[in-house]
Amino acid sequence: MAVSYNHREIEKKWRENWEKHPVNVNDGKKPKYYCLDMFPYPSGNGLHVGHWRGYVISDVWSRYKMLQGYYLIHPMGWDAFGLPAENYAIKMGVHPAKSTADNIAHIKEQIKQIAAIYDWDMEVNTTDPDFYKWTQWIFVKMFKAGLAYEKEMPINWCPSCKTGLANEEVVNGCCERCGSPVTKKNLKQWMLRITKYADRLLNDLDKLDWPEKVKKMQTDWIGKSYGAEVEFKVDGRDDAITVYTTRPDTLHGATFMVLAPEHALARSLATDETREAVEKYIFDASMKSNVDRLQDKEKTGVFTGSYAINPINGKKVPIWLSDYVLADYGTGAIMCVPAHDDRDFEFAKKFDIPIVQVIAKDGVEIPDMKEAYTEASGTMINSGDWNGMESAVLKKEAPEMIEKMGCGRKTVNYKLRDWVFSRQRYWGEPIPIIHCPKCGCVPVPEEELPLRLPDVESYQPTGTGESPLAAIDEWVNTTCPVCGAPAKRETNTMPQWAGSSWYFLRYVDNKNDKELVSREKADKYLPVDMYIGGVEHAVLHLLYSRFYTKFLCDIGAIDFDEPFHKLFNQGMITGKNGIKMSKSKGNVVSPDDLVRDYGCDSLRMYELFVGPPELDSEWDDRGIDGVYRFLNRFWHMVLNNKDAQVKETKELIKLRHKMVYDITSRLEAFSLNTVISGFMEYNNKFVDLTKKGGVDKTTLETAVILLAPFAPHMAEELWQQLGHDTSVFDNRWPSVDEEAMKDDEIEIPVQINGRTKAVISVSDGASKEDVLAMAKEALGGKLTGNVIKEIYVPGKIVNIVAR
RNA sequence: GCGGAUAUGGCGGAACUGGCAGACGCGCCAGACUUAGGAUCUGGUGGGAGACCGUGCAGGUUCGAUUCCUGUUAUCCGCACCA
Repeated sequence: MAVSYNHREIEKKWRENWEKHPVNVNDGKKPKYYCLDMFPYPSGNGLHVGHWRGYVISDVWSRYKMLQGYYLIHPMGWDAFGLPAENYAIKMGVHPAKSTADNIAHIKEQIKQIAAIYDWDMEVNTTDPDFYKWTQWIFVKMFKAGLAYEKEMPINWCPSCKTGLANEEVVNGCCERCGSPVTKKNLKQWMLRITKYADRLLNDLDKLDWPEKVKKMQTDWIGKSYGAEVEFKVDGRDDAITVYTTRPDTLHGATFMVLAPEHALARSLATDETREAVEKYIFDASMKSNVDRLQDKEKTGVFTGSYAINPINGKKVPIWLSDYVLADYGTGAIMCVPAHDDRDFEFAKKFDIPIVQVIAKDGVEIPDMKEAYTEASGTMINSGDWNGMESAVLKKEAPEMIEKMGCGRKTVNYKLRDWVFSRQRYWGEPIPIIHCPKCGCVPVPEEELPLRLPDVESYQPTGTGESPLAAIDEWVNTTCPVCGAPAKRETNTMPQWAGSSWYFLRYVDNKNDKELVSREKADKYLPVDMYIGGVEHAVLHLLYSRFYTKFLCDIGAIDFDEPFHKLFNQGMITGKNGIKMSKSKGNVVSPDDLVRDYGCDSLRMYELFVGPPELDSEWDDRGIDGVYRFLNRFWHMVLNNKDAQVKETKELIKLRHKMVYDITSRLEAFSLNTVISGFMEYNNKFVDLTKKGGVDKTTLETAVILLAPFAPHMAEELWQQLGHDTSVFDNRWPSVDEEAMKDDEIEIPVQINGRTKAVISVSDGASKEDVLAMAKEALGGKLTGNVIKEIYVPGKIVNIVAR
C-alpha cells in the first residue's frame, strides 16, 4: 500500500518556513509564558538522546502553552565558564576561549535538530564580556552590601582540579566534578554570605510549585535546628566553654563534654600528664581527610585532663577531644548525654564514662541500657527541679529557662555554610576587586566593568593556591581607584555557578548595556513560569539562583524574590541495564542517525514514549519503530479522509471530545508517555472508522492541532493539506464539551463475590432494580447459593455476594 | 544509620479520587499482498488442559485492593557523626 511519508522533505520544508514566518509572535496583548531549560555547558562530546529528552519535554510544553494563547519566552544559552570547559580545553590542548566557541557552534547545530521553538535573539553566553559584566556587577553590589567578604580558613580543596570548592560541590568527601578525594587547605577566600538568607531560603520554599524531593533536599541542606547554647565553666579556671544542644531537656544527664580537636581551647585544657596524648590527637586529626573521617566507624578520643561544671547541677564532668564533633558547626563543642544520644552512648561505653538516664520511657528507668533512648517522650527523672515534667514539653521550654538562669540562651543553628566563591582557575569571571595597601579591598568601579579576563600564555592551574592570572604582572599591577596608590588585582576567578545563578534574567533583555535587565522588561516577562532540567542541581544551582534572586530583589533590580515558579525534573535516559550513557562506557546513542532515518518528529515522540518523564528510562532503539509506524498510519489516515466530505455524526463528535479530553488531561498531568499512547489508541480507532464510513474534517483538524506540539512538522504539513494557508500554531487548543462526551449506554461489569463474571450494557438513568435484574439474567446459572448482599455503584459496578 | 522513590507479561510500560489488571508499544506467532521482504496490511499473544491462578514477599481492612493500613525484602537516589 501507500509509501512512507517523506519526513526529510517535509521537515526541511517547515524548518525553512518557520525561519521566514515565526509562529511565536508577541502582539503585545497576549499574556507571557516563560518556559526555561537549564542551559547546557557546551561539552565537546555533543548531544546524545538523553540530552534530547529535557529539551523535547520543554518544547512540547512550550508549544502547548503557545496554542493556549500565550506569548512564549523560550530561550537558550550557554553556561560556558568553569571547570568542565577548562578541563576539556586543557585535555585537547586548545585555549578554552577557542574550544568553547567551537563547542557552542557544534551543539547549537545539534540543538536545532530538535526543532524546538527557541528564540535565538535572546541567546546568552556566560563568557561574553557583555554578559559577565553583569555577573561582576552583582558581585560588586554584594560586596557593597557586605555579603561578599574575604576570609582565610581551611576550605575544601580538590588536588586534581587544583582549586577550592564550595560545600555544595563536595559529594561524599569527593570532588563533585572529578571524584578525587577532597582535602583541606588553608586559603584566603572570597565568601558569599548566603547564610544571611537561610531563613528566607527555607521559608519561601512553601511558595514554590516544585517537586517535594527537591524542597526536602534544600530544607535538609539548610538544616535549621532549634535549641540552646549552654555555658559550662572550666573547673579551676575563669573561662567557660559554650556548647550547642537541641536537647536542653537532658541537661542533667550530661556526664561529659567533647570538643572538636580544632577547638580554640583544645590545647590549653591539657595537663602535664595528658599533654603528649592531646597534642598527638590534635595532630592526627589535622592529617585526616574528609574521606578518612567519613570512613572511621569506631569513635576515637582523648581525655584532656580538665573538667567542666555542669551549670544545672554543679557536677564536674570530664572534657574530652574527639573528631566526631565538627569544628564548624554550632560552637565546636558539645555536652554529652550518653543515655539519650547514640553517639554519646557509643563514646561513653568505649571510654567507660557514667551514663545517667534523665527520661523515663513509659515511666520507668531502663534497667540495663543496650542503646541510647533518643526520643523526647517520657517523664523527667534524676533532674532536680525538672523531675516529673514531660520531656517533650521541657524540650521546648528549657531554652528560656536556661536563659533565665543566666547560664545560656535560646538559639537556632543551620547546617548551611557561607559560600566559598573563589576558584584558583583561569576560565572564569575575574573577581572585580583591587587590593590596596592603604584602602584594603576596593571594588572595581561599576563604570569600568566588565573587567575582562586577560589572555594568558599558560592557563593551566598552578596548584599553589594562586590562579594563573597571578602570573600576569601587567594585569595584576594597577592603581587603587580610591587613592591612586599602586595596588594589585584580585587574581581568583568566580565559580561556574556565578553566571548560571542569574542568566535567566538576562534573556529577556540581553542587549541592554545600561542595566542587568530593565525593570520594564523584568516586570513584563519575568519570572520563570516553568523550569525544566535534571535533578542534579537540587542544592547547587537551584539554591544559588534563589539566593541571587532574593539579593537582586532586595536591591531593587527586580521585583520578585523567587526565580522559578514551577520546576520539573526529568529522569535520565540510560543505556542498557540502567547504565549512564558515557563515552567511556561506549553506550552513547547519537540522535543524528535516528533523525536521518526516522525524522525529528519520530524521535521527539519516542523520547516521550520511552517512559514516564520524571523517571529514568532505558533507551531501546527498536521502540522508535512504534512511533514511526504510528506517524505513518496517522499521515495516511488523514490524507485518506481529507477529501471524502464525511458528515460528522454524534458518535464522531463524541469520539473527538473524548480525544481532546484524554490528551489534554494527560498533558496537564505531565504524563507525556500516555499522551503518546493516547494518540496511538485514537488513531487506531480512526483507521478503523476510515473503512466504515470515514472521519469528518473537524475531527481530523482537531487531531492535527493536538498533535502539533509533539510532531510539529507533520502537523504543519497536514494542516496545509487540509486546505489551510495559515500555520497550525495559529489555532487555539481545542476545548472539551463534557455533554458531547457522555455515553448513553454504559458497560458495567457484573461480579459474584468480587470476581467479574459478565458485562452488561445499561442506559444512563437506569434504576437499581432494573440493573440488578439485568445483571442476574446475564449471570444465568453462574449465580448459585444464597444471595447475602447486592451492591450497585451507579455507572461503576454490580457485585453480588453469595454463599 | 536516617530520609525518599521504585517493584505489574518475554521487554518498555497503562490502570483518573478502591470498581473488568496488562491500555499503548516492542518482540513473538499465524495469515494476506509480493520475484523478494528485516516494507506494509489483517488477526492472535499473562499463566494453566481446566475449574481457576496471577501486580516483590507476609498479614490486615473491604462486597471488592496494583491502589488503603501494618510488617518485610530487593534495587536506585539523597544526607551522612550537624549534637
